[in-house]
Amino acid sequence: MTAAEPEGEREGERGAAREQLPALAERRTQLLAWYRRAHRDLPWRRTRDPYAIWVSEIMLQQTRVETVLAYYDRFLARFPDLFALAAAPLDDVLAAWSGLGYYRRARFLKSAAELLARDAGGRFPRDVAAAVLLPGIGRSTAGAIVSIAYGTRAAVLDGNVKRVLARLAGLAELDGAPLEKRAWPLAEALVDCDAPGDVNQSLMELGATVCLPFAAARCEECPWRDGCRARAAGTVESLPQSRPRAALREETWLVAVVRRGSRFLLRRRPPTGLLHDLFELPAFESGSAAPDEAQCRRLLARALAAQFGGAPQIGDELLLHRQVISNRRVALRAFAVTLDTRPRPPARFATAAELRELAITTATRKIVARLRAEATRTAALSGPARARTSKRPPPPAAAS
DNA sequence: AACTCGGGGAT
DNA sequence: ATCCCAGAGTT
Repeated sequence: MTAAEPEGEREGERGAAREQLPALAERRTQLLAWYRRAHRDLPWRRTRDPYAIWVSEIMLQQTRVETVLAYYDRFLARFPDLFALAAAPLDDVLAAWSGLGYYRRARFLKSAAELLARDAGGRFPRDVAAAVLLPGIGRSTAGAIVSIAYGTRAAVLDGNVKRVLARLAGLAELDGAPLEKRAWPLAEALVDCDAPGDVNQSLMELGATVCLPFAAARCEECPWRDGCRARAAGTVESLPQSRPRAALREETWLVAVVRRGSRFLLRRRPPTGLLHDLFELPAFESGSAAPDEAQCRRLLARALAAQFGGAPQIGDELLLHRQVISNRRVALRAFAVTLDTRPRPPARFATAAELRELAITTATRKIVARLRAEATRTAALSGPARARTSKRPPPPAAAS
């Protein structure tokens, strides 16, 4: 379902929604009363600034509140308004986003800020139809921003709201287009009032804190416990009906740890595909799920030679880091490497301080942290004044 | 309609 | 291990 749907049709569906949900106004009142009593105090609920609310909604896409809390204030301090974001270098924006994931969100956010700064006097649109034209803003996010920031009557249908409405109305359709076709009209009917922003936030808050997935639902605390069709039918745990997801691909990435003093060599990832343009410890997909160690050394040497030239020397295997990245389960095998060439920009040796201020991948952040911890432990064991004497380093640490 | 795109926390 | 999260864009 798209935002371009004819208004007449949508109005008709909303009428049907009213029949499905009798006493809609009373339900809304119960919901808002619960929200005023039970809602969490979140930083983006302390502002009416459309830009700040926009930033929060983008960060919150597919991302939990607790995760966003660690980024939101810092991001706004660094990019306090739309013009600051529009004028900032993309690398700075990505650095502030580093660790949040779905980096396309940050690129879209900045590019939309540039658009609005140039063509709209820096003002975020007040209606859904204009907001959805901006990159990174779909129907749900558009509804959230304009309803919360301006009080525009626009609905939200994110994962939380979908679950709440599917249970409330007993919608058994498979998650995806079929369920959304039923749920959007309900969401639209509920925000057709004088407090659409609060209604939307109430629905999201209810889904995030009470109407939780599966058996985690806390129905006793729900303001809608008496009218909920799923609760009456005993189907709370099975709604919404989620569709099976694709299996994770298994991959092995070979990681080069090139040190210069306390600094680590970083390269910029290729300009397309996963984590594109972010900085990382040079990592190369092995093309095989479980290569043996000799294959790893050959592959890594060849990849490094192609990237940096010369004849890279592959030393000890230092650690194994496991991480799920997007739709892959990745085993990152890190090797100590010596290069006989001088890496050229944008590859660079980065200090600990620089690592904190660069747009680096989470895998790199975690691997560097483990290597530093290892170095600290080794130094403490052997003493500051003594050179390392053991010829044989400890075997690779177990997966984290 | 299926796939891409990150990372983390709860269960 | 599995699920899913204040989803959107591309194919």
